[in-house]
Amino acid sequence: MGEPTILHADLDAFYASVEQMLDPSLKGRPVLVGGGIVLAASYEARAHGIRSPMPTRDALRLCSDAVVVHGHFDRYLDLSSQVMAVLEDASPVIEQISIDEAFLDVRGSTHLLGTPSAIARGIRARVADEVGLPISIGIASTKFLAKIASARAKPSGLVVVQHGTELDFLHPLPVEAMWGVGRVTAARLHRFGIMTIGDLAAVPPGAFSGSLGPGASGALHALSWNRDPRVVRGGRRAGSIGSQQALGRGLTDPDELAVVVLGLADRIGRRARKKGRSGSTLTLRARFPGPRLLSRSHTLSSPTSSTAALAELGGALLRRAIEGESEPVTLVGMSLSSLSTDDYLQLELGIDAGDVLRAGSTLDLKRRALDVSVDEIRERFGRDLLKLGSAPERGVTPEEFRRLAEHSD
DNA sequence: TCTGGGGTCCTAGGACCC
DNA sequence: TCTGGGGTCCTAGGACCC
Repeated sequence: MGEPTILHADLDAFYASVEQMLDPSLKGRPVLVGGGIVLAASYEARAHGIRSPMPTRDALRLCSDAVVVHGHFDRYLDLSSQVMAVLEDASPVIEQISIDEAFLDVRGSTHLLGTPSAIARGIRARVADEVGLPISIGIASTKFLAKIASARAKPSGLVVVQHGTELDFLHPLPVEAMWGVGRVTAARLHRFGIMTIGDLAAVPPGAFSGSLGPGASGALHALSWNRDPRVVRGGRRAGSIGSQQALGRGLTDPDELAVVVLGLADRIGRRARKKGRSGSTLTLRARFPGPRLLSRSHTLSSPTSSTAALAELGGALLRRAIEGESEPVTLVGMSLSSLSTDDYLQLELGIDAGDVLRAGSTLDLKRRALDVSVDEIRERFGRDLLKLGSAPERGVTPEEFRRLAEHSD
């Protein structure tokens, strides 16, 4: 049967490790990355009980000689891509799930690169040598178990859960170790005396339908037996683009809030245009003291990435959110979802081009360089061609394109 | 308990269509 | 006109993850 083939690779204390690499004088010292709160703590800092997210003030009380650094976020993104490139050499079936971790299925790579654990050792060595960062890897038969295994491998280790030993590994662990069990769910399970994953496995699947809902109850029970049908999915793209801003003690003035919304619309619009994507649903979230959370959303008839359009819609959602509110807003967030690619715009622009692809990509580069939104282009090129936009994922043949282009005249 | 900013996924009700 | 059931989309809220 051989070894299981699902790998979960997770960089150790990523932000803090990068800071220690960039500034060697920080090596071996407790490092905190963050401002008001700790975004990441080095292992030296964790030894003092410091965890993320914890207010920096409290962290310094636990360890007064910790070094606080503000993040170098551009470098984090850059180094993350370097690590992902190393992972891609090990298998094309790779699913990045955050800036510092990814799943791989190496089933198709073993004939070239050796056993999964040999592949994992190779990855760890390359990431250490070529990027300079420590990474931990878990190997198991499911994504769920590989993720738990990599957590047990930290710092800088490798854990393989061999076939047949899965439940011995899993059942003694606390329910909090499960991916998907947070504070609320753990507290609910504890009330029933469920402390370990083994405890959960011992009760019937629907036992907690009442408190967790039938879906979650059944899913957690299945996971407690390591039944996880999810496969490693390559080529996934983000489903939403969002931004939020905390407002300290809060704002009540609608004009001041409108400025915050404009700032969020600008950030989201820019990022969407840079990625060549547009979205049709905008969701605004507001937080009030308590804390009380509230959301308002609206779906447009066609996707947009225009700052002006997002700001206008965001403003309307904000007005609906604070209608009749007397308390200050302590946080505003907006997120653009139902994303489509802007490929169809490349076609719209390639009006007289025989080679749609080539012309399209040239024009799209121009569009991105100018930071022009989909809507602005739409205005310039008229509405009819936009009918292509109703099927943005579909792609269009040169013949279809020519017909539509003629029709638009 | 709150402190941040970026996400994913699930549920449930209502509208609407066939 | 009412009766039924199934499916999809939209909106709002909540839990969770890094």
